[in-house]
Amino acid sequence: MSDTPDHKFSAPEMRVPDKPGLENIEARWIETWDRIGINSFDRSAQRDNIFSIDTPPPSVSGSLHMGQVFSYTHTDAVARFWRMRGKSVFYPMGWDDNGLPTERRVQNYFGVSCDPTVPFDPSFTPPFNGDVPKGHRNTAISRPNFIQLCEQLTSQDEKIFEVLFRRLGLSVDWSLLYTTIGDRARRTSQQGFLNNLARGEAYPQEAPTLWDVDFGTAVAQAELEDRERPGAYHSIAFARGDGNGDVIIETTRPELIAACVALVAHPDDPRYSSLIGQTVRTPLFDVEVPVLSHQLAQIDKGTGIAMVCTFGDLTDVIWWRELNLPARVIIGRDGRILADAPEAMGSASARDAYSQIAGKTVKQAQTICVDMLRASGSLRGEPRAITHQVKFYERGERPLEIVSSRQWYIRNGGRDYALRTAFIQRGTELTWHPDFMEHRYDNWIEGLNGDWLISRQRFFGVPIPLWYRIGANGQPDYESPLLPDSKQLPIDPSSDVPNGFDESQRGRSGGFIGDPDVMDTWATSSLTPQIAGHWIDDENLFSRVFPMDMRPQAHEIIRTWLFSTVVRSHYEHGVVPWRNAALSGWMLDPNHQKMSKSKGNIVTPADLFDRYGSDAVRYWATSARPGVDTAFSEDQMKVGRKLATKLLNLSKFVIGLDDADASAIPRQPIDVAMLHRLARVVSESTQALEDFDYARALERTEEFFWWFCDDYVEMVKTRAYEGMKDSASATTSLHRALNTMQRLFAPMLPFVTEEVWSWWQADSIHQNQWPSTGELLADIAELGDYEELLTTVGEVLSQIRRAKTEGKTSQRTAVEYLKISATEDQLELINSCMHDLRNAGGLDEVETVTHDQNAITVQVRLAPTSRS
RNA sequence: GGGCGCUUAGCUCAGUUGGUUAGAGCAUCUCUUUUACAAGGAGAGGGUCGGGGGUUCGAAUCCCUCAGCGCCCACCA
Repeated sequence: MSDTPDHKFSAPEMRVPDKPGLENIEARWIETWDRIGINSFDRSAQRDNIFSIDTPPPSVSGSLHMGQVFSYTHTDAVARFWRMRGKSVFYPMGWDDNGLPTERRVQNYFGVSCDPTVPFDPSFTPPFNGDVPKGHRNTAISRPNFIQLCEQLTSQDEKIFEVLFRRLGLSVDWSLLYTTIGDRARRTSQQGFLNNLARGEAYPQEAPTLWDVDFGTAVAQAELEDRERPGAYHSIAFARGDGNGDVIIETTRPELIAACVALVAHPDDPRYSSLIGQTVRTPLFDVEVPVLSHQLAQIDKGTGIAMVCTFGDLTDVIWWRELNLPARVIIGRDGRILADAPEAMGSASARDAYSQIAGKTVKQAQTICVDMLRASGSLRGEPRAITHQVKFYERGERPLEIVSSRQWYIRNGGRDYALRTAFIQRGTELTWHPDFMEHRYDNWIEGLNGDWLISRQRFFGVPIPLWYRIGANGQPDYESPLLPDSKQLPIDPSSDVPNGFDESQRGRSGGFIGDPDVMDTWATSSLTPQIAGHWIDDENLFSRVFPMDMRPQAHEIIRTWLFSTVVRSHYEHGVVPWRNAALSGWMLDPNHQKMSKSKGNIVTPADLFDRYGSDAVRYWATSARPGVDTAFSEDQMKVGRKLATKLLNLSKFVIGLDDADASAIPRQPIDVAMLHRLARVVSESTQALEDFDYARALERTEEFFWWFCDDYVEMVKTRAYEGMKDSASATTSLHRALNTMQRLFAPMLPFVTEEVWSWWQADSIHQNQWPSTGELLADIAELGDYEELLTTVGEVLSQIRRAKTEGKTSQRTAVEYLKISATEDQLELINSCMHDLRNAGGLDEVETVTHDQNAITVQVRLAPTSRS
């Protein structure tokens, strides 16, 4: 320690305060850590001496919430552990400001909206600054200008996040900060896409896709969620083409009859076998459609025969594709019924019926159709109300529709069995914490029903970096896109110009046009290891940190963030992007509900830091087992604060003892046994942390700590005071144990451990070596069964205490006479510690008796107490 | 419908290859304040370990089964 330069760590003068306290210790140590740079990543370190973390970039719209405090603390405990193990820890922070939440905030704050067709204005200033008047119609601005505003606005939030994360004690190297809409992220994202395109892993396709009619964009399977919605079964009669009566189908979407292209029944369903191959005519619209068979038709569902529409749900898409049906689309991208009726509707009455619903929303059209069906007699009985699961975009407000559109995809195994198997195999190359989380990964991949749709018809985000030639016919040539050079990235095809063209040719015949779409936010987030590790611009650094050691994240985004990162890394580097995936649980409110603003059960982190201290909040977070959903608990923070206070007081006591002979060797059995027990704790804690189980490490250390305070210290403190011949054994053992315990607690309680460390050591505890059993036990003798010794002596002490409590007297009361009955072996152990036992119990005369029973019995005669 | 997790004291939870009498914290009650700590300390009460069956000398722990809660996924005419 003496070789640490003084200028690096200027702890307050090494002394123990008279009245130690936890007030304001955070600010002092945050300042010191910053100054001496204890969290700085050492770029010269070799890969095997680096621990790298693919930190989840929090979305910075809004404020830090306790769920983030919860999970980020877990990662930090692991980071601090590895730093003490001598690793150079690559622990970056990123801000996720590329996405809808940021886009919305910028629109509302500045009164602007992004329009890629507007030219970039270098001298642009926003019309408003958070004071947008009601009724203002947003000013359309270019995408580069919009991105500037995003960066400007989010930087304010990011500052607040940084302050809170520092207060929490995250040992992030802030010089490694990135943002997901920043230049480097856009470059990485676009280069990654171009590489996927060059290798054939990304491809465009015109196909039916799930579509959010409010956002006006396609969405990916991973962004769907089911919601309970009221609906109704409608029994509807289709006239048979041969004139032999009706076929009754059941549907929840009668408004789609105009989009009906077939009926389908199961091939083994005898009720319809004679009908297969025949035709029927749709009610109202009088279109002739075939009756076909397909395995996916369910015999026991409805009437067993289903109406196929283009497109009502994903099964319709399968039928449409596999049965080679025509497309008869009636829903537009705005969620309204198209103005023009499908060509198949020939009759005037059909066209008239269609004109009733044209331009209406889906909901309005349904009401109208049901009325018309009822009037025409095609509706059999009344609609029967049900509730059913309907697919929504997770951020959307109306059910998804399916529209046909041209989109970009990345192959993820959803349409390729071999590839799917390869990705499941990649999952086995990761070590999962907890291990059962791997099932969710496998489960997701096995359920994929298509490739990953990455294009979005939005205006803000990382643009698809392509242009298309416009032919003489005025149509874009999508077959051979114009690519940018890697050096040009990031580009925005809406304002940048492809090589060999100039801006005047934009949108003209013989000229070019930019791809209008942006990429899904996950298409960029799936490259966080590459972004954080500077894949695009610092090959040397990237080779030192990638594949990363750890990906911490929440379990509900295994299907999105985790899986998509594996996909990109598989393609780009042929490896899994990390060695370990650490999945954190959710923080629940005290009633085990998911916390949410609408329930009003949100507590702000800053308030808790003020009331309990950062270490106490961290104690709550790190006492939750990895991956387990955990209730928010201020009680647990109180316990954490108690622990921190106790550590202050114990440290004050132990450091304050004379330790004249620093080279003294622990010799007394109780001292040696205590150190052996502690060595076991070191061993278990180390193992636990290597396995990402900070909670077990904390629990083991804490359990030992309280035993140490309550029993061991009570027994040896008199001897330590005395200055007798065995005093040195006690003081050196106390020092050694305290030194070790402080370091064991350091990853979870960084502030209080640094505080007490500073009272007697010259450097930062966080730059110290993690304790080892070797250093604890190197110079002390083997001891047979140290646990037997400690429990036996502990039992005697406990019985003496109980006698005093039952005698309703102070623990200080002397014991006139004590008779211990135990086996010969037990008495030998007890006698070896009798000196300490006498001190702790206030014993006078002691008699020992051997017996054969296993149980130790103790008779206690208390000295008379003088009550004044 | 498939998968995963959970179910242990009033509450929140430990209990890691099966092993004395199942533990901790909080809460409750009793006792205890001049030498590290009252934001302390010493103790007490409180549990048929979700139900049933099995394996074993021995099961909270392993197997089977049932139930409840939660999550992920699929289906959803």
